[in-house]
Amino acid sequence: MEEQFSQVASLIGDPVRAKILWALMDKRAYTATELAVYADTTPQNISMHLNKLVKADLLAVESQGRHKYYNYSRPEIAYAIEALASLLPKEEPKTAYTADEKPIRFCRSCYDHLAGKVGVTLTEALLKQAYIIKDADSFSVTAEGETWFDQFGINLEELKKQKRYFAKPCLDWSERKHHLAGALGAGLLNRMIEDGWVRRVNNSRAIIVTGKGEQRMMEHLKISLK
Amino acid sequence: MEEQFSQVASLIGDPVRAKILWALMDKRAYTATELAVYADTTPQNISMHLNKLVKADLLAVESQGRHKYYNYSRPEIAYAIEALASLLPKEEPKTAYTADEKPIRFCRSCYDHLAGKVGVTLTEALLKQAYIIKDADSFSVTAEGETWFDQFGINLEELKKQKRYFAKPCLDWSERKHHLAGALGAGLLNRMIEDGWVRRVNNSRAIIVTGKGEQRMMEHLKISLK
DNA sequence: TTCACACTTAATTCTAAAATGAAGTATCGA
DNA sequence: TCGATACTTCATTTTAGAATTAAGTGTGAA
Repeated sequence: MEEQFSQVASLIGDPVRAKILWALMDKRAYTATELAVYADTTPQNISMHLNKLVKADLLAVESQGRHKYYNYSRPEIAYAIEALASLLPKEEPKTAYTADEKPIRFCRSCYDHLAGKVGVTLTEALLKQAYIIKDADSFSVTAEGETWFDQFGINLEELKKQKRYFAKPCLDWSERKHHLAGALGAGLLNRMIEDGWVRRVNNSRAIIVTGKGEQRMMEHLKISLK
Repeated sequence: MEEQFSQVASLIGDPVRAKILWALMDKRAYTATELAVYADTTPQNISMHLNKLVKADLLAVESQGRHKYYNYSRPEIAYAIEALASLLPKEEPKTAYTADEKPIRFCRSCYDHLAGKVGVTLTEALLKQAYIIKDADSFSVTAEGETWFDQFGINLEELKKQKRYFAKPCLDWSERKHHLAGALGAGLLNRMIEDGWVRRVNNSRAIIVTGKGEQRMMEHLKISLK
């Protein structure tokens, strides 16, 4: 028992791994390379450390193409890190915990669904309104959700027929949080473009939210984009 | 910041130090030698580790003659240890956390005041009834306490004149918790012997509680010795 | 299909810090 | 006052595991 306890603690205690765990405190996922830069070490080294953390079930990985996004594997990890941090000889709080909020990131479309700040916020709103719920590895639509999507002009039956994931959580590269991908995500984006909520910027992947869109999001989902 | 975080974590992460911190989870103080035995290492080594923990303000020391008793320096330490323990891959709880309660330890007098199980229980009861309160480094008697001690036949003014600490917290070697020492502790023991609450066993240091004593303790201080 | 990129793996080197050995010092009990 | 005990200090050795070197593999874009 103390054996395992000691193992977990020493796992956290290495300087590089401590930095990794510290960086992840902001609840966003980071790639191996980013963490290497942050911890000021080489890719090989960070790879080794990340592996140890994953094996010990302190971190979870999510592969996205040639990237790997790392995150806490479960909420207890964050609690433990905070408990440890509370032991630090406390100095002036200074600017700590002030402006975590970065300038609003651009709204981009990830392949064909809606990602970026807007995509994440939208997904969180859908979850909050209980129109969708997140299971282990996918989203599913609730009864209320079915009504809502229907009203919005989205045919769920149609989408389900498509040869692709229906509603898959996708990790956004700028927000580092999950957003709605798969057929449902794409359908939502299409419908929003059709209805003039958002607009593509001159053929690029970038997306901007229209005034109407902002208004409607507030009406339908109580979303304020600030 | 991460620097300090890493330092604290690696401090906890060493196998020997992890064992020390683990042992202290039961909220009792241990001596260096005991911890050395527990952690299966040498006195020199445990001394080195204990020093590191004290310097980092994770542990506090209390010297008692040639012994040194170690304990967490503040409650946050216990929280952090528990938070870390909660990360362990959980196996069967088995017999863990079952019978922490050891067979009742013998009631001994520590120099001339009352120590052991009874001394600690008594002190805790006095605190609970708010007859005494514990400050930084000593006990002091409250207004209600003055009345109570007076009724019990203890002259506080008399005791205060003595050339010794009036009411000092003393760490008991078997219970590993603080109990009342100094003039007040001695006075209390004397009065209890006089009044037949407790009796010395054939000139040894051992003390036994009489039937009358048990009854009176319940009456006066709501103490049940089990 | 080819290159660059993101990340891995394995073998080797390096190093911080844990353990040991050989002195101490302070306290208690006889 | 004289051990025995509890703990410390310092100089030296040992070692676990972090970092490095030198290959890889798999993915995406041109």
